[in-house]
Amino acid sequence: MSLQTFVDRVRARLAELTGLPPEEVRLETPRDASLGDLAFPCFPLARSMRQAPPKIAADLAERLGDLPEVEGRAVGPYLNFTIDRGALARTVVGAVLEQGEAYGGSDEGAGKTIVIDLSSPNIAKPMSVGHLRSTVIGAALQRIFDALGYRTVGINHIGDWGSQFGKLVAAIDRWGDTVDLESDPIKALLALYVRYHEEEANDHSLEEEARAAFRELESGEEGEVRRTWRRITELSLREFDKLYERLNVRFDEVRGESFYEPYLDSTVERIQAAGVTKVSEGALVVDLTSLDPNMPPCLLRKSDGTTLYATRDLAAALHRWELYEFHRALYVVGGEQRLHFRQLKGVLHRMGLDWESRMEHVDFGMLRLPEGKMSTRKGRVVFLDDVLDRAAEEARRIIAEKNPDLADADAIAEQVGIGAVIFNDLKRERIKDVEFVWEEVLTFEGETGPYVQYTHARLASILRKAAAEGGVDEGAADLARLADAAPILARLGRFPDVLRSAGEHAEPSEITQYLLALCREVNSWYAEHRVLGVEAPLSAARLLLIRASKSVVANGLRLLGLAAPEEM
RNA sequence: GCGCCCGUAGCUCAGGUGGAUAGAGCAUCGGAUUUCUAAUCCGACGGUCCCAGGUUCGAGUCCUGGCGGGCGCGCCA
Repeated sequence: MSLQTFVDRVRARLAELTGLPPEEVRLETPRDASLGDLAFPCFPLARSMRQAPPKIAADLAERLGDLPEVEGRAVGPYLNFTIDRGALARTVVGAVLEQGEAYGGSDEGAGKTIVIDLSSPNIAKPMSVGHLRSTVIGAALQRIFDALGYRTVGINHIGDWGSQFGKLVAAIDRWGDTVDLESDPIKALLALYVRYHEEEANDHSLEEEARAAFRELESGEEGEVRRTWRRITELSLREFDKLYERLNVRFDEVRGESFYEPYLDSTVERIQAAGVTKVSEGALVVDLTSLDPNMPPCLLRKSDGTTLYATRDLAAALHRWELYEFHRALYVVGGEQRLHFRQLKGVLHRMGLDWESRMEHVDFGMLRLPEGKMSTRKGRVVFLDDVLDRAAEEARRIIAEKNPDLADADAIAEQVGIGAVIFNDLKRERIKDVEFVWEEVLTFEGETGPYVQYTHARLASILRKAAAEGGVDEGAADLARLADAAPILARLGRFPDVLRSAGEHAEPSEITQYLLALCREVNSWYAEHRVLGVEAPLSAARLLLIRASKSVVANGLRLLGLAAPEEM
């Protein structure tokens, strides 16, 4: 039994009275909770019934008859319904506590696979805060779809291939002895890369060396170039893993672009066989103007014969379809690559592969610094591990100030600091551009991750205290007395809808926004009501409310990738 | 130039399939702690929903055209 039971009950009766098919009875939530739990606007009926909406609402209210546990009342042009407070509390608290960690989820995804392409950093470069977005959004989506019963495959499509590795190999060749590749490999590689770009301008022999190196890499030859490339990859992945561990992110597959290297020739052949390629200015391309006259062609092979990003992404898409026959394939990649994904889908479409419609570009806005777009090469960049370090440090400082006796203060500071960073990134609609402002990331008050974690810790604290005082007989709880918490109960009951919608839209911010609203209501209630030290039936009922609220807050935090500390 | 995305309070953002008085946080000002964590709560202040048309009983929401900002546009990824 869930909230939906009451909705269905109201809908069925209204369908009966109005003659509308049940699925066309539109029920909404009143703006003001005191008006009721459900609302039926009567405007659309005015034309066919040739009556004023308030009259229709009044008549319907009159003829409503007896609806178990639901009361209807006409208010102007609306027919509002209020669910009996005891029934609401029994239903919601029952479902939440019974299902525990599973509450909110469903089995809608049973038998379906969703492939998620996330994070995808480039090796040999430090991860900046810019990489946080894809990582954190993708990881949240994966957990959301897990909860909805899908089989999910999270793939980290590492950028470990392409002509820039020719440049890097050439740079190591020339100046590798001048840097320390062991102690801080990524910084050393970055220095080499920057130096390459500086000297390339004056010394054109560098360009040729880089091209030759990449050609050798693509040829598959097991030589010096490949050994160097492999070493770069290993050093980089080791550094990345430290960050992923802190962010609590794991992948089912880590497959760099290089993984698809053996598939490139057959991919190009397959596209050629489909008869959609042509040679243009020496390059092999797929023309896409038949799909959209404004769309530029997709390049498969450069005039020197090497492949491009798009070629490798096409190989990956074909490979993934063969492996998983996915229900959806999500690419959590910045919005600046919209054209690239339209082209990919366009090529597959022209090849007659209708499953391309299951591929979705989950695009997100760009992260920029107040000084402008980030640029690793220009040194205008904020590194991700610095952000995590400073956030944890700030959390530690606040704990020392507010809760100096806290056990495990360091571990909790890490949870809270990183929670602040992750939540901040998931807070707004993913399509919005974000300006990185230190002060905002390091704020733990208001609409922040720590605010939600703090709410959880306070609820946990009540439960601890109740247990310490000898426990409460929950069987004696009088749930009808939770009327003053009806908005919270209605909110808890809506969690499954929020989860479904967040999955459908691939939008984790629907969950952050939900949690903020829930915590606001819980904190407000908390300030005005006492759980312990009131009559037993009331106290027991409130304790159940606290347990249910804590459970849902914890579920939400877990889905987003945040810890839910019991104390902080 | 062409295409895509965004535009809501001083700032950062919410506003399911068009519906009731457009809501939060931050900032500013004023309050609340002998009792379950004040990383909290309560109140005040703050709005030409970018502009102009259109559709509709009804538009922040849908359509058209502007304006402003961002991103992208063949051998980078």
